[in-house]
Amino acid sequence: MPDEPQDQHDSVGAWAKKYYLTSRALIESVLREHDLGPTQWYVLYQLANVSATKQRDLSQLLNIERATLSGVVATLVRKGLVAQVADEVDQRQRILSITDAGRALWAELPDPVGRATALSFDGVDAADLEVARRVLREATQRLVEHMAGPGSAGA
Amino acid sequence: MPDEPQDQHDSVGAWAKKYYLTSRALIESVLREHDLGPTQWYVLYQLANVSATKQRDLSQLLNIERATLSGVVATLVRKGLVAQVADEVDQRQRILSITDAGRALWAELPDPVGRATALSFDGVDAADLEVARRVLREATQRLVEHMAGPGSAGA
DNA sequence: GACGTTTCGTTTGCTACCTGACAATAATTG
DNA sequence: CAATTATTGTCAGGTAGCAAACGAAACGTC
Repeated sequence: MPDEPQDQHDSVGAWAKKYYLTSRALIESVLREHDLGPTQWYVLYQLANVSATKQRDLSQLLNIERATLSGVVATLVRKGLVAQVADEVDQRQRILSITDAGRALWAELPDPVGRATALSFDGVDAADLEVARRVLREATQRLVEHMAGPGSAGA
Repeated sequence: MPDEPQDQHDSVGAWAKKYYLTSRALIESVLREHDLGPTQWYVLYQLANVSATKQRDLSQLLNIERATLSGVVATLVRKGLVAQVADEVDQRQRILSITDAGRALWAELPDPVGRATALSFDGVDAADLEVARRVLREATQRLVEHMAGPGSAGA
């Protein structure tokens, strides 16, 4: 999505977008050197630092649709970084785990998210951060309520 | 891109992302009823409210890559909403203009961006908005400087 | 145990964004 | 003027997201 036309070009909303897209671009440029996308990185993060995880749970953890995760996992399996096996008990569910190759790759990966966050907010006044967080949280909440509520424009 | 794993799940960065994605979802759900994507809407906005525009200039205005715009324009041309003709003087450049059908459609479109912004921030304390805007602007600036600067990770 | 329902993952088809490579056209420069 | 370089748009390929539809498996209920 492009920037808003001039009008609201300097609003909180416009800057939230710009910030998000910029940090995303930074993260992606770092990960590109390792042929990974951000979502792939998150999956690896989860499997490497937490544990093997059911695909269904992972989609909730990452806040993405099953269908989307399905594709991401397929990519990681194709690259040999992740293994996907059916659960013994419930054959519908797939359990994801990191492979040796995946762990080897993970060991040499940077933490692009942590780096971007530090770069963005280290040294900023804590009270200001709190205000910014609250403004964005409340705005998001209003949007969510609006979508769930009246015309319920689906989404 | 999914949410960050728990750790930073409540940071300014995480909320900026959530806000952006939520407002985007709202905007898209409104535009979907008219079979338009947000980028298509912006192109129409520009052509309807400002003037015919060179494709090159438009990609800068909207902050998207030429290649991306190329596809969006192709879609709009296919729908008959936009006309694309080569510049008389410089045959490389394409000039975009809105068609009658495009203008007719535009007349009955809502302004989803304005609506989302109003919904998000109307009634919020002006000083808080200012703080939030400054925090995001400065963070974005730091990221941009970092990308342009040292390792110059391209992007 | 058989029939409907729910859950889970995949597939398909769409939008939208990126990069890298390419052809065509201009502009520059020897 | 010819050769190089820059600009513009497109195409190919990749990532990431969604919704809708589908099959397989599990569950519920009778």
